[in-house]
Amino acid sequence: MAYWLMKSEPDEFGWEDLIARQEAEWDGVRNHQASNNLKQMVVGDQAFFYHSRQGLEIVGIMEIVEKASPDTTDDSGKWVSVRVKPLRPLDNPVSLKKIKSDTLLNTMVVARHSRLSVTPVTPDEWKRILSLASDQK
DNA sequence: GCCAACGTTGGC
DNA sequence: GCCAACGTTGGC
Repeated sequence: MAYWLMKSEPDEFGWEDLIARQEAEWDGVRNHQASNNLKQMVVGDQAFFYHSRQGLEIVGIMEIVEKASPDTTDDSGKWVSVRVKPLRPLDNPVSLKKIKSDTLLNTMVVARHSRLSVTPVTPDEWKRILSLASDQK
């Protein structure tokens, strides 16, 4: 099973919107690198939901429930989307600031390529973030 | 709101 | 097929 991180602006589509809908098409990805990551996803993969622009933090965990297929919002037929469902929120959101200041996490793709909206996460990074998310402060 | 870092477009 | 100009993303 692979891990991912997917960005969305909460103004457009936030964690609360996913909770309300329970399942959603992750559409609108118009970047080849991000699209290639979507194509590599398989059902059962898990992904962090990250709030970009406003929030700048990982707020929840999703599961991929349907692999990549043509994006319904794309007329050109070039781009794909996957379907996701929420699993659970993080007890404590993990901010980009925290990621960048953590020696285990500051090499994460999301920290190095800020404009990539779908990025892979290694198992070690995944575990570390879950650990930070459950720390009681 | 600004702008750096990208990605894309189009003239040549 | 190069690259200047332009548009977009997203952290700050």
